[in-house]
Amino acid sequence: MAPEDDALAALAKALAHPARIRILRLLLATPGCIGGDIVEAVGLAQSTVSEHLRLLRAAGIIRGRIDGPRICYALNPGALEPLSTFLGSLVPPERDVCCLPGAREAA
Amino acid sequence: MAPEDDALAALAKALAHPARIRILRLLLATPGCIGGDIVEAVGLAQSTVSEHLRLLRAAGIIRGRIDGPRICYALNPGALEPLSTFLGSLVPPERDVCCLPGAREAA
DNA sequence: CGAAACTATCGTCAATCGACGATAAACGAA
DNA sequence: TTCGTTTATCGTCGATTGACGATAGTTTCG
Repeated sequence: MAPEDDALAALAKALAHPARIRILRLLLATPGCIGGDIVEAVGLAQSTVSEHLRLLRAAGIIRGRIDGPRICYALNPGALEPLSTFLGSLVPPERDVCCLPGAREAA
Repeated sequence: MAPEDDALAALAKALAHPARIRILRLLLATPGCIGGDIVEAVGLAQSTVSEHLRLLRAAGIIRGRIDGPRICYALNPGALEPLSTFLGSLVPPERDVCCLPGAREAA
């Protein structure tokens, strides 16, 4: 069992909860960072949200920076890249639909 | 909490175990289908492997077709597409690295 | 130095997961 | 039909997860 299997599984595990998906969506939609607004957005207890944030942070998916009295959370793009690549190798026996519509090589 | 969050979390949950990642890798590397060879490849008890296969099947990630006395498992590309898309929206502030090297639009 | 606000940690509890052996079910071959 | 092979299901057990309230740190402001 390759160690990369464990790494991919760990990444997937960090995503394997609706609340954590929700949090990532929030961070994605938020230009800067957010702190305690996450709690009311997900509708769970503060301690529970803190635990979800801890898991995401432990997986390297988000990063927390101390910003005054609160903590500023932000996405850490690249942490999910191995998993994204793996999924990419699984799903796209699709043909030439690449990148986003409109994206194209530098003419 | 959007229901799509639950759907994505369910897909991630199906991937959140090294043995299941291993199984998907095996299916990816296997041209046709495989049945009981999976058991010895992952090195767990037959009942345990069967349970992992059941979870993957329940998530729609693999499909099992009865092939004589054995069962032929194969990847179900497209089932993971929502998760792949979501991850794609998270990771790639990358530039113009698209598709695989060598892949290019039909001339 | 307090007081207030925000976050992390602790302790607890029910629920789920992962693993196994044992057993049952389905199918082809003899 | 009977046997052997292959897969699924059952029952059990320990470990982990997810949730909460309560509590302890930090940092800013008064």
